[in-house]
Amino acid sequence: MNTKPTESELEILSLLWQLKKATVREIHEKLAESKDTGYTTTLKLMQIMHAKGLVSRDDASRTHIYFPSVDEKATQMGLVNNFMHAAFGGSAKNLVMQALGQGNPSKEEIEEIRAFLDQLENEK
Amino acid sequence: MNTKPTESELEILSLLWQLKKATVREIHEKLAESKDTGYTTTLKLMQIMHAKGLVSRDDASRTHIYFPSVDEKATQMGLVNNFMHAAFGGSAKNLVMQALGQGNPSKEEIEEIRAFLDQLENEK
DNA sequence: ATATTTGTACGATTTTTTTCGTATATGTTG
DNA sequence: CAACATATACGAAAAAAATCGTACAAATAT
Repeated sequence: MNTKPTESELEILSLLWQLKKATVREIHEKLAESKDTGYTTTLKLMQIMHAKGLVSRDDASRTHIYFPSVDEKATQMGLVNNFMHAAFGGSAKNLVMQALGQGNPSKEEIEEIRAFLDQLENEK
Repeated sequence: MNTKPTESELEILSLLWQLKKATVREIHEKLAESKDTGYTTTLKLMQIMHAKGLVSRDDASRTHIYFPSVDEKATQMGLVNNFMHAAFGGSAKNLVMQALGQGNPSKEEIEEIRAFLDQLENEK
């Protein structure tokens, strides 16, 4: 059951993927840097995510510790697929070029992408 | 005044970009192929989009004709940017590779992307 | 000319997502 | 230990998005 995270849930999930684990407060602190939102809002969101199975948690001590429980790559795959269809009529090329033109990738990153293209082509 | 279209609005906008212009019925017919939704729902959505300025329309005759009134590339740019940050921590590379791995681009498309990478690199 | 179909308008409802207040328990500090 | 801070739970409200029913006008078909 692949529940697609909402926009807000995704923000939290991203932080968790990055941090591996975190408390509600830690997440809230991070979010508060860019967003003006109450602590209990973050808490509630994380509780909802827990109910949905997007995160797991260790509630042994009073301050619960949260972990992502969906795989980053797999989740991104679903999201990209959805987005690619919704915004680019399913064309990877169009999405990719739009992202590249805008994402300001470094020389190293461009190299990586090239290598990936080679690999893709060989598989054909 | 860059109103970000919702998911449903984007579906309609995509069709309009593709068709250049269309009636509510035409859009609805297309949507109905993949989605089970009522005619008045589509109508209402398009009316909302009109109110938001996402589309314009010619209401000279009874059957109104709708046109996209936001630029495709510009809109996609905003969406990609948003999505790239939300789902990939702002990394174009990660987004791009995920999309490529999944979008099954043709040899020709891969070539185009390569050319684009070259161009990007030269600009640095 | 009448019945039927096809169109828009638009209010209202439903569903989804986000936000927050309040209760309550447990730590922490002076 | 008393005041204060920090934590979760959870219901409920608010906001955003999507859906639909009904009214009514205009076109089309019988």
